[in-house]
Amino acid sequence: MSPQPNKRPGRTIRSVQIAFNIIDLLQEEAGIGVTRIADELGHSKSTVHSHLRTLEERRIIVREGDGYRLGLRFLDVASHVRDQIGNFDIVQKEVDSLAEETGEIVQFGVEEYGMVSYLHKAQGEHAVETLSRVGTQQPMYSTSLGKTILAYLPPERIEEIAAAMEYEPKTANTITGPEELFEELETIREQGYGIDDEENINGLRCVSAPVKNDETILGAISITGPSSRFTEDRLHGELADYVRSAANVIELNTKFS
Amino acid sequence: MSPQPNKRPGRTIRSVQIAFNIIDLLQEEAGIGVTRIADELGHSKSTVHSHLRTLEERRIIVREGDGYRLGLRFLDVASHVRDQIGNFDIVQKEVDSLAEETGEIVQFGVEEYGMVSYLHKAQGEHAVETLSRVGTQQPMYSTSLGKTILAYLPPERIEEIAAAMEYEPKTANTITGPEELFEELETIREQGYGIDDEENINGLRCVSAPVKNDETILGAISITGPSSRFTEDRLHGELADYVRSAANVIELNTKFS
DNA sequence: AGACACGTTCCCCAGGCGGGAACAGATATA
DNA sequence: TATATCTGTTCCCGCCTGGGGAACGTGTCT
Repeated sequence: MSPQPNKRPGRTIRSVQIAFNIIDLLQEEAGIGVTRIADELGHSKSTVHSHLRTLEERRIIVREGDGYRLGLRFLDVASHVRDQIGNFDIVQKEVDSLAEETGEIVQFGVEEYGMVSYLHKAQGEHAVETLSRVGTQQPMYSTSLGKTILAYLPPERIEEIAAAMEYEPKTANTITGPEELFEELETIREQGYGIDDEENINGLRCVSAPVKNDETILGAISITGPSSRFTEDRLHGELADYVRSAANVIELNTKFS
Repeated sequence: MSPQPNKRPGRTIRSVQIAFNIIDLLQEEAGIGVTRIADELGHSKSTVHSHLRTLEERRIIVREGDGYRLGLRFLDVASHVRDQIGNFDIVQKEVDSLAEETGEIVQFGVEEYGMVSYLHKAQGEHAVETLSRVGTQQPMYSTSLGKTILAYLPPERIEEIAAAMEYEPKTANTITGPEELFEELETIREQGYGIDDEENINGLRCVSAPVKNDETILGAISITGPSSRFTEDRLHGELADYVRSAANVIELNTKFS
């Protein structure tokens, strides 16, 4: 885990931290029990036990066999979260249809905590398999979604996020510093879409278009595919057009809601 | 909320309870702030403040405007939960294709805490709109998914769940007591599928088939539609066949994993 | 300028919570 | 069958944490 410069001060509650440590652990590895959790987190069994009881009563976790796993309540929470983000149905519909039309991977992402989170993803029929899943967090400097969203955030927020970034080179093409990033953002604003030319994963290219409501950016929609199919020409041509028009449809539908 | 007879004893941790009360509240209503939350939960502002700080540091919640909402991390958690349940991709694929084939609503549900949770849902093109969403919990006695799953649970678990049930009549056809329920379960076991004849919502009928792994039930798959299209004959005929063969495909694919 | 929201900070002190150890079952090993 | 060694559970103690009240800072209305 990277250091977190955005740590605001103020008191934080230990028991709650422990509870979420347990949840995090169960997210990584389901089916473990009291002893194992206690060892892993460095707490006494009795402590962990009380916590598990609490979480179980809350239906956050479920006993299964001889161990615990996270409960299905999280699915419900997740669907509420999506709804709260606004117009998820339209986003979903547009992403799905673009994926079907093009046969590639289409994703919609929003910014949170200085990273991109994927809200929805659809795979067309000859889409490449990638590891990214809905909900995953990715850095903003190495993805077209991230750069595109960043380009349209308010200047002070761009500064803030850029300052907290650690430029880790994922491939030979990854952006490695702020100057380069700011130039790229400028380009994106000029052409109205963003490109990822194997900057995050070797062999993969993406184009993204911003989705705005008035002047505030809501997120971005992207299409991803292998460099073999995604030539320079297609990227800047028809593929860019695809995402821009999809973004437009979403914008039009969200504007009046 | 119904009373919870399954309350195991044991110590439970107050601060964690408070934290989840806050999360629950934010799930219901996003965008509220410290004061409002404090009022709603009957805590002091300072208490709520510390909790919000903790949750924010954990990225469970996010500041937005002047209020908080649940964070996108929940999407990630939800996708982990689905994976942990086992073979979600196969379930998803089968549900989607059945929905496309029939044009109706297809759902997959599993039992948790004596209720049915929807793991996945797909709407065909002329599907009726229903309120149920992924993650929602429904009672077991009034839904075909619920009854079907219940029918194949171990006897002692059936007893346990049935004992904790409160039979609330949703429509004129809702099952109203244990005897009636047990008879119905017997019928389901005999015919190998379960029917909901407007027992949960007026005008809607469903058929469900169980998905088992060896002798343990994993969940059930159902198809839902308006009574006008879902006649007695179709329900027990082609529609039952549809869900049973879909259930079979899932069973075959999960068996060897 | 005043009044009233809001979020934040400070401090206090009771009681909640973490930990150690003892206890209870279940499974394994001989 | 007895012994050992895993589990999960319960009990109790004492520290310190977390909840509450009140003061404070700030912005937004009259």
